[in-house]
Amino acid sequence: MDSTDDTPPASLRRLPSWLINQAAVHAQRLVNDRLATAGARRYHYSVLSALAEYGAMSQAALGRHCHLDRSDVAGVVAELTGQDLIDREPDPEDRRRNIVTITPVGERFLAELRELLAGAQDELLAPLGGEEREQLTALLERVVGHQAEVRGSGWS
Amino acid sequence: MDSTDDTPPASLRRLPSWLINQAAVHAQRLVNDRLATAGARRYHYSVLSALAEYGAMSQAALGRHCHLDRSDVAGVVAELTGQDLIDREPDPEDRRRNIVTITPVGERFLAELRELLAGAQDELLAPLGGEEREQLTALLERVVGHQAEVRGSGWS
DNA sequence: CTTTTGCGTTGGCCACGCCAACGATTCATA
DNA sequence: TATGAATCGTTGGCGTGGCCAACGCAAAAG
Repeated sequence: MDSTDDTPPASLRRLPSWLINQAAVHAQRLVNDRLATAGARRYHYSVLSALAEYGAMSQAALGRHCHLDRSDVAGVVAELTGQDLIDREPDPEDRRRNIVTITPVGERFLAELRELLAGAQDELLAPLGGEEREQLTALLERVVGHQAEVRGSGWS
Repeated sequence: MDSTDDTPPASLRRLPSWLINQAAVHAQRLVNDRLATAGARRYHYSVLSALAEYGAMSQAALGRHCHLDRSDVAGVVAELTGQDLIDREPDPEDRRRNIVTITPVGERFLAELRELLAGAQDELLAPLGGEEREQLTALLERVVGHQAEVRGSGWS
């Protein structure tokens, strides 16, 4: 075999949805590999960072912010609670809810994850210059924002 | 609840890997919904389009072109063969291989899928103008190309 | 001729994004 | 105030996607 017949057909190479998907595959691999060294996964970072940025909140709100399903949030919250990275206690003012709070340990852990993630971004976007990275994220932000707008019950 | 607390924290909203992933989620949904109306999935389009563009080839080569695992190619090829969209016969010159060929029916089917996909791209990239779409795909092409270069055994 | 490499196939794995259902609670409306 | 609707957390499950392992076979390399 020619050993270099691995160039995708133009029908894929120029198809935005395919490119986005391939990029996502690589992104996932890079991110997960690094997060795994700290025993974390992507969902863990999502909820920790949301808590750090917005403060304590219910699991449902957490899911809305991070675009996660309630059931998945429940799982992640359980895991993080087990490691004392967050606290979960029933809301006295609405006993349906759990109020989730990030602990000091959680904050430190989050900082660690942040560094790992920064490395992953760098490796992922290696071929792009600073300005191009900005362009890419700006474009993606608009795409994601629009989709969220279309099929979410809101979006800022 | 405020009913609009669904804006992601900046730590996610400005994280390229997260944006790429969200975009991929939406892209998948849009693409799959449409392909499903023709009874197809993404992999089916990939191998059909590769065959249409490069002509007959082995399953292994197919996998290399489309970035698919050999085992997944085997499955897709089996499905497509069952619908007479492709032909699969042993290579007389190397009896380890199967030579896969797209049939006329397959070509027509492919054209159908192409239209469905075009619609999906349009919906996905709705908020972007023509030039911005070009920018986005160009940037992604470089990212994907670089990753493939780094961890494939080749890339054109 | 033996070892290495490549091929196709089967079977399995795990993460991810979902959905369905349930009991419990709160809210809205009558 | 009573009653239906909506929200919350939890459990359990599902399908896909990307991948790996192993096997038997065939070809290439040594």
